[in-house]
Amino acid sequence: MLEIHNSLTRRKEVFRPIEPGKVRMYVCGMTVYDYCHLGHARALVVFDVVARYLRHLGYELTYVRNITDVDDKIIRRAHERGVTPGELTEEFIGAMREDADALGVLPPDQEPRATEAIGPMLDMIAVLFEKGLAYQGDNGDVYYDITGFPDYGRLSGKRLEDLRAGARVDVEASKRHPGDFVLWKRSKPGEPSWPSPWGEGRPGWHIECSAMSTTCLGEHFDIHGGGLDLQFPHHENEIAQSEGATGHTYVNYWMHNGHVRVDDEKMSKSLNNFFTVRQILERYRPEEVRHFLLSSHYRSPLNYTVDALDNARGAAERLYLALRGLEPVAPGDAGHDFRERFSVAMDDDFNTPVAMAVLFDLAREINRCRQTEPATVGRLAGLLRELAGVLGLLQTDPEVYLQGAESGDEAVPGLAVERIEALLNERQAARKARDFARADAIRDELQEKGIVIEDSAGGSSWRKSG
RNA sequence: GGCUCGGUGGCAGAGUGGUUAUGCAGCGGCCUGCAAAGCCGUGUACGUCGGUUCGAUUCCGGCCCGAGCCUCCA
Repeated sequence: MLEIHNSLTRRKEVFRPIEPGKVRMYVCGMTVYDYCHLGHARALVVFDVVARYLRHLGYELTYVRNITDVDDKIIRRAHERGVTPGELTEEFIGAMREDADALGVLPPDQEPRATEAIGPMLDMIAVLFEKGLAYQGDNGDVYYDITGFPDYGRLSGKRLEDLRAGARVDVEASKRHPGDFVLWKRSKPGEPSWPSPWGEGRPGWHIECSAMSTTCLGEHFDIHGGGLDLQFPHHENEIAQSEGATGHTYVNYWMHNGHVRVDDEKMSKSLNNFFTVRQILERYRPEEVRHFLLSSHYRSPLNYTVDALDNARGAAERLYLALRGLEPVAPGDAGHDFRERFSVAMDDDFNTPVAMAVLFDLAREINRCRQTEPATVGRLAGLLRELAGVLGLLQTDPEVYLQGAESGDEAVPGLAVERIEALLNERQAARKARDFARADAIRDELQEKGIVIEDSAGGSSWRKSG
């Protein structure tokens, strides 16, 4: 029985979809004006695992993740670079897809762009005017009147009085309440704009998600996700807009993933302490990054350190070593207790650290059974691959993963796979002739180049050292 | 200042009112020509001070420390 921590109630709740067997989930994607950093990667991977597990449970899932492709920062960045906003967003949408692919993140079912949903946004703003929840300020911008929505602050646990106390000094004079937010922004000359009853302009950020989610999933859907930093004000404002417009519940379960930290501070653009996915993938393999991202619970903060990534490297290697040389087959009921433990962990608000612990226990069981129970070991291997697949792990051929190269490639710079195989053969011959000095010399030589040799009853194998 | 969430063994990171997390690192053993991998065994861990309890790391309260949100942010 799946339980999800709901940010709205701040409690773990049994998951009950609106329509039996079907789940509709919306996750806030990126504003595309730069490369993804590790924080974005976490959100991507976390909700990828949520999606995979919901499907694993047999739900028919519709997963929507939007793209914000009109925004102040996009306009500014495009201007700096001397390109159009469209050219800029096209570039970074491509980069985001490359990063997501690299990390094994499956594409969402729908990926709406803000600029393609202007109509529904205008419709919703018009409804908000009808309901008396929107007004146009002296500067021409259209605002949402949060005092007209009694539930405002429920998601984030904030009260209007608190907001006023903490509001910034330079409150826009056109706003009636400092917490009011823009629904429609008057455009300046040269900026992207669309016609509207309130003048040429562009949408506020929050109305984008209300409109896109409703267009794709309807006025009421199951799960809405995003980074913890979006809880307030973004998601709070989405609720105000959508429920203000429809008069009924917008979302049943709100999920927020914790931040990635660097030196115990949030990784962010403004602190300039971020590492892009690209930078990290220069040093670590995608699956290692995934191990790292799933090694702590999705709601906890996750500290980025070299040690943590190195740790993930060892963890990934251990699982692949357990699978090495085996023929995974359909598990049947083999290892059903591992399957059960895995489900219990994932049912508990997607507890991936525990789920991964089950994977390691299963790996140990496989290693134990290799000699004693050859009949079941293939089925256990199949089970390990299947369960790991729910986390998006262990889907590469073990030999390919461990060697990091296929025939024809260079395993490490200047050392072709074929050359390694030849040296391995030579060493085998030397060992057979009990010329251990020669055998060890070859092993040392390869070791120096980052290739580890392992002897077993069946012969020798090689892999790249971590 | 307001609201929220944390402080677990060398590191990372789960969890629990009394009993093994797990990974990496360490130590001892087995295996091995020697290694590696693997297996077995192994570590006075739960911020601090009180309270509740037969018993608390786990529940409650104070304190100390850290983080997040209150402004664009995954």
